Parts: sequence; structure tokens; C-alpha cells
Amino acid sequence: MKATTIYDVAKEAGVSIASVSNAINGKGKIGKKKRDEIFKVMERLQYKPSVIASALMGKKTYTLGLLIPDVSNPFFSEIARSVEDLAHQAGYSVITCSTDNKDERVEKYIRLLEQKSIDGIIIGTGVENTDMLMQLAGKSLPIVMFAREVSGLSVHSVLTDDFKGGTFAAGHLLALGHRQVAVLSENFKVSSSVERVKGFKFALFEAGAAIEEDYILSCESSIADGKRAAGELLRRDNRPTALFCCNDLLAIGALQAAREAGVAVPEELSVIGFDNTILSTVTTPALTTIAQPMEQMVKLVFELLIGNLGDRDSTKQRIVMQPELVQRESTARPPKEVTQKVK
Amino acid sequence: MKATTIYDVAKEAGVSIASVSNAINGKGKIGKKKRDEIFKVMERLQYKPSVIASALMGKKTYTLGLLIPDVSNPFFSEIARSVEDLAHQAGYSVITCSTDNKDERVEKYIRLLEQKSIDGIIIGTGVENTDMLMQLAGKSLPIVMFAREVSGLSVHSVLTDDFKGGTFAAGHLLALGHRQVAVLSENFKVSSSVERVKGFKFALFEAGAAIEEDYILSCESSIADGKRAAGELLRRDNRPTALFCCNDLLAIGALQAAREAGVAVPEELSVIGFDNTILSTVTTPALTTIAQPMEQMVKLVFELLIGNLGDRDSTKQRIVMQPELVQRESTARPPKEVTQKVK
DNA sequence: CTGAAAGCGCTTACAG
DNA sequence: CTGAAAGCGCTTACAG
Repeated sequence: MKATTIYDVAKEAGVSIASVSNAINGKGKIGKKKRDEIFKVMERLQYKPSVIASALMGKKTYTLGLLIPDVSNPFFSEIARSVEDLAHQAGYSVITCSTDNKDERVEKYIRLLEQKSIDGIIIGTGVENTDMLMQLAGKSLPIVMFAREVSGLSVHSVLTDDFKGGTFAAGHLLALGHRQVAVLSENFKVSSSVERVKGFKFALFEAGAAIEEDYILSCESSIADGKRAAGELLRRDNRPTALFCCNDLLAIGALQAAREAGVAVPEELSVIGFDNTILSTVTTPALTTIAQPMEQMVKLVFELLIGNLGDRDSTKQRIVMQPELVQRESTARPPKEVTQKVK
Repeated sequence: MKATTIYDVAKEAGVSIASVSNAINGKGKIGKKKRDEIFKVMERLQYKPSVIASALMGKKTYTLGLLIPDVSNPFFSEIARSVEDLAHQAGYSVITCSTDNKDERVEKYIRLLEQKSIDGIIIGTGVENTDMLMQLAGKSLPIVMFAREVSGLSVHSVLTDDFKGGTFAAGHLLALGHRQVAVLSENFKVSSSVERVKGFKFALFEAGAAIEEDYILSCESSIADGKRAAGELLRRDNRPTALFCCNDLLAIGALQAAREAGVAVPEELSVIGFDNTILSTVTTPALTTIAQPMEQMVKLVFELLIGNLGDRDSTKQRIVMQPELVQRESTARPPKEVTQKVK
């Protein structure tokens, strides 16, 4: 049972395939009668043009690639949904690619996407080996970076001001009276985390409460790893009174470690996350966190990718959005007398 | 800067395009020397065959469609990840489509996917208007239903035994001593929920603790809606001592409603969910829930879709997997004297 | 073993 | 306004 082709409708309507094609694409001039007849036949035959064939003729595939670390991570699944919705509205489908922040996966996926002649690619994952991206950027395939940055890469990007997000977290903790703080950072490959930590440290330093380097722990981005790292911190003699976590997953791990260690949050330990995912609304206590304006960011990504914002391809846009502190229940004033746990 | 085509490598290697094609696909017989030379040229020119062109010749597009209600819902985002990984291993990409359980979206997406000549489609979303699916099933496009069923549709399916899942939930609550229970169900369109409720009711009935119909509330699948419905239930004079929720989202809503109403979980109210998503590990108390063997299910879906399990297309497989009770902290014995809240 | 040629389902100049 | 024809980048018989 072969699908009906343009030939079938042309024959059925008694016209040439060129006319059918023109009718569909609104090109050329076609007599109204002929056009109506053609549409009627298409309807009757349930004709659906093959995007494969038209893509081969140099038209679009109406498919976009989305590279993120992991769709099953709520932060990224929320992004994936926004991207999908906007894409769908514009007639595009999106191929989601979870990279686990591994370069080999990034490479493999990009190669795959290229072979499929996609129309554009959104990169929201960390990449170490930038050569491949450089090369990609040199081709005609539109790229936009989302919430990540690769220095020296000439592409559009829409970012959150992660540095400022870090200062917001620090400011909040400082205002509450904390002076003994620690941070759980993501892997150094993740440029956004690096910025967040920088901002955090900077604000602390400015306030004369500079953080010691060994109170900055690097983790993989998972609840389990956050728990492990936070547990380590809580066992130290000089326990911090507040913890800044570079994403909500890590913060939740911290919450769990605190519970296990019998440390009350927020009374004995304040915890602040980043991203404002659904997870942060679900924990007890609910998580204070830094929000990124995701919806707007995704919208801008589209403007850049398939809209006219990205048209003048001479200058690459770099759009930076403002983060926001979302105060919930996991942060409070530090305990009156800081517990100096002695072994 | 046009991409390099098969002609470029043929010319460069001094052979015909047919030989290049054969070399790539391991077809026909090619002299070892020629073959090596061809590969060397492909490498040098960075030649990547166009899947568009080969798809037009009737070969696969190596693209799969995945229809689910919502990627940003953790249950489905976890599925999406498993699907992606298995697909990736087999050289496929997947286009994720969030339907919100709306038929119009289902139709639009399916049409889109058909035009893109995808190789197969996984349907994990509720569908009311089955005509369209019937028609789809009549075509050559492989389909497999995942965790959802449409009666009368002749396609492969891999399911959890939702009815049994419901009885597990009931059995657990019964064993704990609960007799006054209620349920938060999803929309009736969701066949799996219907089965879960049926099983739950059945087990209760068997135990002589039949549930009253007005203690079964239907909700949209969101935390907010679960909270609303649970709140309603908790305000009743005859408050239930246990709540079975058809998915974790609803259960979390129930947890939140209980907290707001000052009802302690699990001391005064037991709550049990379904799906065992990451969310259930993150709440306080952690959620007792019913788990589906998702990884295995996704594996089977692939066997059916692109493996040999689905080959003999005469008989459609219907594979039913066993659910499992995951006991955590949100369920316990009912309070000694059941509170009879009088207005 | 190897290559010339037809064809997949479209789009696009180009004549009429 | 309309249609014949070439071509997109491949694959596949079919001769040699």
C-alpha cells in the first residue's frame, strides 16, 4: 500500500505535477478553478506531501535538534517542553539529545543531526572539545547556545546572568546573617556553574566574608552526589551554616544529607538552590532558589534560530537575562551560637 | 559551501557512485583496494551520506516518534530518556511529542510524523478518537502502544498490569488496617488509570470494605489539581484515613493539601502514589508508591518496534508486566480512633 | 568485480 | 496561466 504521491493527485485532477506543487506552495499563478479542484482531490486522496522529497530539493526539513545534558532532569525536561511547544507552533519537530555532558555523545549526536539535514540546533549542554563546535559554526546550519556558553565560538546565545545569580544567592545568605558558608558546584565543564560560583564568591568577598576554597565542593549533577558532598561538609568540625548549591538537584541532596545527619533545615542550616524546577516546590522545606526566566529565554532562542532576530548573520547576538531570587522555606537566620562540633 | 556528496567522493576516488554506495552499505562485491581507497577519501572529505536522499529511495529515516502526554512530567521524561538511549544505540533519533492528552494534538503530531516518513511510532498517550489510530494501524508504519491501551486496536502493546497495581495499593492499605479510603483518579481518558481504580475497588470489595463512589475523585494530572481534590476530601465530615492516588503528581498534591489542613502524614492520613518517579523520593515523607518496570518495558517496546519480536506481523503482541509496591514513609496504620470531624 | 542508467517524490526555472 | 524537463543525493537492478 504505497502512499499517494503528487503524481496521483496530478493525474486525478487532470493537471501536471508542477501545478499541484504550485497550488500547495502558493507559488506561480494558478486559475482559481484548477486550484480548488486540486485541493479537493488532495483532500479526497488524503495526500500528504513528503517532506523527505521536498527537503532533498533544498527545502527545509522542519526538524530541529536540541542538545541538553539529560531530559530526565526536571530542569531540562521543562526546557524540552517549552522548546517543543514553540517548535510545534512553527511547524517544526524537535529531536532531543541527552548528552550527559559527554563530548563523545555530543559529537555523535551532531553528526547524526547533520546527516538528517536538520534546520537548526539548540545547544544547552556543556562541551569541552570546542573544535567540533567551531567547525559546526562555520557551516550554514544555524546554531544557538542556550544557558551555556563556549568562549570564542561565534554563534548566537541566550543566557542567564549566572554571575549575578551567584551574587543574589550570596546576598540573600549574607542578609540573613550567615558568615560561614559553603558551596556545592557542578562539574567545571558546566560554564554556567563556574559563573555562579564566581558571583557567589565575589559577593562574599566584597562583604568581607570570603569563602575558603575547601568549602567549595565539585559534584556530578545528581541528588545522590549532592547528598554525598553535603554529608561530607556536615561532618566537618567547622560546619557551615549555609549551603549554596549550583542546581536544585544538588540542593535536594543537601536536604537529604541534613536530615540524615539530624541537622534541621533551615534552623541549623540554610540551603539555597538554582533553577527553580518543580522539585523545589515539592520538598519539605520547600527550596529557596534562583530562577531563570526560561519561557522567555526559549522564546528568544526561537527568534534567533528561525525568526528574524538572527537574520543579519554578521553580528552574533548574546542576550543575557536576569535571574531572580525565589524565597521559600529552606533559608533562615543562622543559629544564635554557631555549633562548633568537636569530635 | 555545499556539503560533499557521493559524487565528490566518487570522482575523487576515481570510481562510480555505485561503488561508493556499495562500499558504504557493504553491498555487492568490491575489491579490497578500491574499498579502502573509497573509505580513505570519505574520511578526507568528511563525507556524511544524506539520510534524506537515501530515505527517498525507500530506506529508513532512522527517526522514531514518541507520543506522551507531557515531557515535563517526570514520569514521562524518564521514559523519554530511556527511549532516547535505546534508540541512540540502534542509530535512531527520536522526536518527542507532548500531547496533553488532547486528540487534536495527537492528530496533528501524527500527521507531521507521517510526512517525515518516520520508521515507527511509540504511543504512550491517551486517545479518545480511535478512528485515526485505526487508520494509522492499517498502514505500514509500525506502532507500539506503551503503558496505554486502546481497545479494538490491532497493534503491539507493552503494559503494566494496572489492575493488579490497584489491588497492590488496596492490599497494602488494607493490611495496614485502613477501611475508610478514597481515591484520586486521573481523567477517564487515561485507560491505565481506569484499570488502576478498578483493581483498587475490586480488592477493597473482596475484603468487604467496598468504597463509596463519591470517595473517588477525578482530576487532571497535576500537583495543583491533586491538592485541590485532596483538600476537598479532607474537609469532609467523614474524612478518609488513606488516599490512593493514580500517579505521583496527584499524591504530592495530596501531601501538600494534608500539610495545609494540618493533617499529619502518615499518622493521620496514609497516601500512596503510582509510578515511582523521582518525585516520590524527594518529598517528606517519601512517597509509598507502585512502580512499573519502565526500563524493561522500554526495551520490549524496541524489540517490538525495530527488533525481531514484532516481525511476524500476523499476531500482535500484548505484553503485560508486573507492578511492584515500593514502600516508603507515607503510609502507616490508621489512627486508633478515627477522627470523626464534626462541623 | 564495476559502472551506466533509471527512479524515489518533490521543486524550479523555462518555454509556450 | 500551464506543463515538460532537469535535478536534488542517493540505491538498485542490470549489463558487461
